Amino acid sequence: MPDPSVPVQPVRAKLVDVAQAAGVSKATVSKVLNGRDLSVREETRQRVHEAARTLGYRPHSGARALAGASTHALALLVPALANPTYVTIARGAYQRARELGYLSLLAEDFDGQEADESFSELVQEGRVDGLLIASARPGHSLVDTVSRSSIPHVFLNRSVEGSGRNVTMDVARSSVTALDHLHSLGHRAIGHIAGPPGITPSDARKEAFLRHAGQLGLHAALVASGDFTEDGGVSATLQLLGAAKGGGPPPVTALYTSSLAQAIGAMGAIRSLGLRIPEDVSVVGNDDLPVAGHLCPPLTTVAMPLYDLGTTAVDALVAAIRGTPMGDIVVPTEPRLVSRGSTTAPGATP
Amino acid sequence: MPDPSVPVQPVRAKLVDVAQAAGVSKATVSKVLNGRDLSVREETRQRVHEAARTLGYRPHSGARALAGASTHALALLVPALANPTYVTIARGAYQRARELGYLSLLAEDFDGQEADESFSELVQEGRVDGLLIASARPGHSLVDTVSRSSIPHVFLNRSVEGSGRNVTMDVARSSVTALDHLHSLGHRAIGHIAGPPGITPSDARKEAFLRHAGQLGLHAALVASGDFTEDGGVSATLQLLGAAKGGGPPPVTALYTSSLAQAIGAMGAIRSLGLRIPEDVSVVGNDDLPVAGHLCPPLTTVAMPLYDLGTTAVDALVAAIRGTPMGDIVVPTEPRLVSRGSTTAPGATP
DNA sequence: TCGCCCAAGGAAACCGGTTGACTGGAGGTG
DNA sequence: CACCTCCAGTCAACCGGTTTCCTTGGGCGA
Repeated sequence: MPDPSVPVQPVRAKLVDVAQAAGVSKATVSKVLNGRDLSVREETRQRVHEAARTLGYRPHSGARALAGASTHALALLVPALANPTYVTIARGAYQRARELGYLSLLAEDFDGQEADESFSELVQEGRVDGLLIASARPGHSLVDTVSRSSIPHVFLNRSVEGSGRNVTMDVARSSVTALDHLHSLGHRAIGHIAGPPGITPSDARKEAFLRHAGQLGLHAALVASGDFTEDGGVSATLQLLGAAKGGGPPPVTALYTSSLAQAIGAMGAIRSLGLRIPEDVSVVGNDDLPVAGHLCPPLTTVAMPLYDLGTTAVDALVAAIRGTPMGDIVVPTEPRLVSRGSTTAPGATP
Repeated sequence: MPDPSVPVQPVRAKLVDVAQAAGVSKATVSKVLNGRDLSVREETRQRVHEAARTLGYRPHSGARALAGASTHALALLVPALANPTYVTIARGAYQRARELGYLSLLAEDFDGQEADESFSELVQEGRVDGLLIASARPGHSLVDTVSRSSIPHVFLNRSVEGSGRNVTMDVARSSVTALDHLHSLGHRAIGHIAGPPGITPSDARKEAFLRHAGQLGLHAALVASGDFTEDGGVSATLQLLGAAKGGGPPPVTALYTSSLAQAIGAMGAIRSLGLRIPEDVSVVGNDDLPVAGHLCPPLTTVAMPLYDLGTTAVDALVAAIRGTPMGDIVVPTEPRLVSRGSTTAPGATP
């Protein structure tokens, strides 16, 4: 039981309280605190800020939203929270939003209409000022809904062509980085495990892989698709290396995967075929998260600027909310190769 | 460019619009839609619902909150989103909240005061009706703030003694389950890698480990602490197995870790000492997430009801918001052993 | 027939901000 | 000296719901 001598509810200070304390009107306080009106004397401004501070004033978000101002909240929709990649993006977005004075809501797209609906509701209910959409797919009804509405929004990681609202990473570059690494080690037959077809980063990575493989003049450049999960990596790997079952040499000496989870699945599958990593097959994954360094062997990855993607997208969205017209943006941070034990020269001995 | 013949803004229907369409007053609509007033004829009730549906009416959350009603939103504070354990809990909470008509905000505690502040702000700003706190630590200022306030809240996974608001899992049972498994395989010297001291589930798991080890009459039951991360697992493992460096047999033949990440770190560390898994050292981790099955070797784990923890906590919180007094709750789902390749009899040959 | 009560629903006061129209007075101008 | 301008703020209407009383009409008992 709390001490009754202490006020249980420190009675939230309201705008009118601040006004009274500073000896001005509500209107003036509102203007000062929102930095909106320049025709207020410096001294008055000070008094208002002082009063607000000592009273611990916090504007009531509902009242604000109601009065037609902004809610100071954004919403981020990601395809799957189980995927640490999206979580990293979300963390970047969350942090940057905070820095800009926005609250960010995180929602997961459960592949059903549900998330779509609930996401639209956030807007309808006037809970948020803008949307960050990381799960756009062609035909996703949300994309339609949102583009014919006037609510500020940004597509994140997955792009909607012609929207002029895409914030992406240089995924093509990640394929080049991975291929260059493997090529310089001497690999000439390389396989790529792509993500599900139809998803922007997945397709872009695959195309860049094939293009650059051509430029390098590889003997073989095979591709198989799978979900971004461990299981997706397993099945795609078995597809690519299936021929090896007969005991012959694997058709490729290295694999480059589209996600970290796929790489983990791939490593298991490679071993289940009786092959060694990296002596028989080298593996490069995408997205450098802590777990990569603790696998057996430690996984070589291409580190993508996931966190930066989140921050950049929020910057763009907030700019859009404030009225600046935006265009497509590519996060400037370049993919970076993190070399570990899962890659070596083909045919190397342990 | 959107088709101009389609209204760009489908002009949100307001309460008054619904009232007009149904031929009643705002008051009546409000009562009907909130199921609050019984003195409305069934026929009128129908008309109101009908009108609301055809107009696609969505109440403005800000207006609602302002008028003194609830915001229909909860907030969940977790220690680290990078930890998939908490993400799983969050997903459960999110889903259940949705089912109950609540929106749930997810926030990460960055160990600084920041999250604390921003979490309190959520309340001050009238954005949420209740709090789910999964990062309570002794001395955490939020615990203080929140207990002397009158806002409904629940402590989740980590308990605050005497609060009568704790929702936890049977972590003691998880230690027993793991120990029984290892004991039945023949292990008599077992090590435990605990989480950071001072955190409820970490301490509880450790105590239960020592207690049950005593009951089983083990020759050795060693404990080392580390963060819930991979690195935490590495350092704790080196501490426990350090003696093995001399070439002698390891002081324990099995390790039981407090988190999945620790187990991954432990496996790497065991290998770096030149020991084999599971022949030299068996490993059991906590929390069964997809990645566990794809490690090398696949990891035996104790599956904890993380998702259920999230749903149960939301149930409890919503009940509290609605005025039902609550007490401490333990999620009824029992920890379950998932046996994989990382455990075998001690001294087994490959 | 009168009076009373209750069911069904309406009028209006709020909730706490924001915003554009408006005002009192100081200073400049012809 | 009358008039205009501009500065520094104030007034009051609104945003879209919720909730507290209040009205109204009809049924029923005496």
